[in-house]
Amino acid sequence: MSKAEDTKRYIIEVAAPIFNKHGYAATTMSQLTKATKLTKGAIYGNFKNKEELAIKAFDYNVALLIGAIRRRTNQSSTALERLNAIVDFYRDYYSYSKKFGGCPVLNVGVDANNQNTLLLENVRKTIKTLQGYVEKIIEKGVQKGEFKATTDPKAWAVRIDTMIQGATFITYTMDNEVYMKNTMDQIAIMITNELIQ
Amino acid sequence: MSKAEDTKRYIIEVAAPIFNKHGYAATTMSQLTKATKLTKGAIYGNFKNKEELAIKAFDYNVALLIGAIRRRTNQSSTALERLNAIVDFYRDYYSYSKKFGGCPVLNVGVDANNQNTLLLENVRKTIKTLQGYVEKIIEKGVQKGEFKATTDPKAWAVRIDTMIQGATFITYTMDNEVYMKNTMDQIAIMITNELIQ
DNA sequence: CTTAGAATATACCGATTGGTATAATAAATA
DNA sequence: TATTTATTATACCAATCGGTATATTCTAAG
Repeated sequence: MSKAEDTKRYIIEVAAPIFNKHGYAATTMSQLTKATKLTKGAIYGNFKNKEELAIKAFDYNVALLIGAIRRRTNQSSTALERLNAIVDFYRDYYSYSKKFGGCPVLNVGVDANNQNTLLLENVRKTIKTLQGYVEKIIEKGVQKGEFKATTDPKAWAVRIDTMIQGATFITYTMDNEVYMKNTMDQIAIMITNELIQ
Repeated sequence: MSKAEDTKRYIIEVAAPIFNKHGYAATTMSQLTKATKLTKGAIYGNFKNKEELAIKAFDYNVALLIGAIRRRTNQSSTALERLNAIVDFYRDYYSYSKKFGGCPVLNVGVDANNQNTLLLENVRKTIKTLQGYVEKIIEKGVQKGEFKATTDPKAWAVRIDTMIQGATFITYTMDNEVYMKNTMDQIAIMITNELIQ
């Protein structure tokens, strides 16, 4: 890895939680130079502008998030266990996501709406990826006879994701993890009562 | 009403959707002077700073929202009908809320987090008000024997609100009303299957 | 050890930011 | 109608914005 690639990566790591926490417009280049202890020369030598850096920062956060989810689900084999692994992951999502400045999907999704087309497009892709991941788990569960044959995997994935997003929003806004925990309990009950064969 | 009070109200009306759409930091005073066709003198003569105006604008949006919900629910008498009136209201919430720049609760809730304490406090109050409103409807339904006696009105209110917020977020981010409609269908089914006596 | 090229620091740019002091005007009272 | 007061417009402020041209420093190949 060259010096510049190393610096580039370092800038993204530092910038990611700042962008995520404050949003695109409220994050200034001087905040980033101060936080990275680098100068504008270093930053603009590695990114063509603020927007490109913001996008890279978002992608970095998303990669962390998806990686964590994948690692958790891959420890299980059955569809039910894998689905519950996701629910358990989000049970601790408040403290987990706080480390990188909040939920990137929620924060950037709201922030980029009516503001930044490229960022918004990346958020949409991420939502599709996450919902698609859940969908495939459910699909497999149906195929293997774990879940009811009448199940609509896509609808279920959207349903679960919607509840997760809502819980994330309420939890962050009210600064109270109990909302997240309760919602995850409800999803678990839903799975038990309506999804399992 | 004095001239200033009239102007004050006019500025709030114009500023509200702009703040709601772009967020606090991304909204500039020159956008507001341009939109109102007034000068800084007029705006700063009626509001002590940008923050105060943003708060008044949020309160204005919330008053519109709560007023609309109240009007809808008050057309019904039974708890079930009143609850379904709220669900029906949110069924059309995408087009409704677009008029004033998106969902103020979601937008300002995310925007103000880690940014603006006063705005965040107002969002929290609003969430409590809305959830409290739903809670009381359910409470009445339990008392009148419409809903199961074992119902926890508060938990149910939070549950419904969480799903609404999640649906609002996904709908706006994906720019597709179908998410909202589907979530409202699910809430309606939930009410029928789990809440009704 | 020298030197070319990559990478970072410095100094600066015009534009815009939120905010204010004061001038001009409109409205209300006498 | 004259005059006081409330209200809005104008002109300006220092600070900061994102971004860039250039100087300096560092790194790696010869």
